[in-house]
Amino acid sequence: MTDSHHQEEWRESLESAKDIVIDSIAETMDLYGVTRSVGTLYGTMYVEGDMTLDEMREKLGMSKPSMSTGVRKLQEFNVVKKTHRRGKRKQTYVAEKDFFRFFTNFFTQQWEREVRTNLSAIESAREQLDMLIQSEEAEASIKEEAREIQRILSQSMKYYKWLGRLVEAMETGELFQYIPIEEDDQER
Amino acid sequence: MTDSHHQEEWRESLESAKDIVIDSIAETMDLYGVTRSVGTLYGTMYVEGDMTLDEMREKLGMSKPSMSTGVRKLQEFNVVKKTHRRGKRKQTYVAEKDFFRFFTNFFTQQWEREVRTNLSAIESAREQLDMLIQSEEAEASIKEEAREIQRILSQSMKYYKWLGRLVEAMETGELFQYIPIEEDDQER
DNA sequence: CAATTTGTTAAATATTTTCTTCACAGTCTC
DNA sequence: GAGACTGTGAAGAAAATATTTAACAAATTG
Repeated sequence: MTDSHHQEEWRESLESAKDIVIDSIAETMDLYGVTRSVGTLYGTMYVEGDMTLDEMREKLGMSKPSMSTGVRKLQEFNVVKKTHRRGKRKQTYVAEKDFFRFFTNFFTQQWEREVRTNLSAIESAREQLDMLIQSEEAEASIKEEAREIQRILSQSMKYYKWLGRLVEAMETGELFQYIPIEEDDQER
Repeated sequence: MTDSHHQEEWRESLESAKDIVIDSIAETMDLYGVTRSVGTLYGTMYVEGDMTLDEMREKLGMSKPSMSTGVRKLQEFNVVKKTHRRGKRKQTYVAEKDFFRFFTNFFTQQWEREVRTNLSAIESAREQLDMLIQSEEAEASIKEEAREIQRILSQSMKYYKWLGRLVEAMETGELFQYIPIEEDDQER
């Protein structure tokens, strides 16, 4: 076993290559408002395949509750799912490896929520403004400002409707007809 | 002035309508990884129009350095710009009111960065893995794992290229041909 | 059914981030 | 150019978030 030391080096080289990928994924997710350590967790699952909580804990050197909550967040974002290894008792989790699906799952979820939240806010605001505008007593200057807000809101409604359409186009895959996925130039 | 009290109430009603809108915008931006108070700042500028730092400070009841850094962040996201009121000394800032432009500016910037970061990470990782695979000494099992990572990476490259295309389609406005902006049903 | 093991909750702790106060540099005004 | 004002940087305080330890409930095994 004279070259066992060398093998260790190669192993390390492999791991460091993985880490480069993991870190850049984590940085991206950080950009998306996902905490860095949760991003690292996703990245790790992405390169390592399905894992149990204990494997994650060991790999990342963190506590198990951290892994548990981290995994839950990732599940909320629809980018990690439960699986099971046959015969095994421990629960395993698997990361979405297809970034196209990651993209659609993640943003669909986010944008749907945006649309819901804001449309309902606009509705409430409009009711209140309508009341104000129709009242006899309110001052003209206040009414005018209310009408101005109304105009802004009706502009923004266009946007939320459009965003809803975009989500739809992502869910149906329609978007990928418009902006197609290019195949690899060469096989590797 | 018997009904001055009533006017106050209408004024409050108007402000609370604004607040509903501001809060839902802030929540959305929170979703996007923008801090809640910065989101509130944007929302305020959105409904109030252009503002000076002091006006913001007063409106939000926060310190001026906070406003300063908040505005800077929003400028980094390309959703707020400097303006000036003619004759006035104080600098004013104006929020992007067109959500379509907000959307394109914000995500274009974010996704471009994602593509850059990850493509360069993939490049480094690939080099390292190539070395490993081509080496004489490295164990077969390690080489096999390296090749597996290579496969994953070349899959993900497709995605980043696609994302780059999407950004392009947003910048050129092409996307809005595929997913058109619907006009209002009725004028308000 | 007792004994282990797994995943999660709750409370305490640590860390990071945000915000404010204070200080200062650059600009405009007179 | 003195004085006043605007915007930003730095340091410290405050608040929010993330992480861990400890305890527990549910499930599985023998």
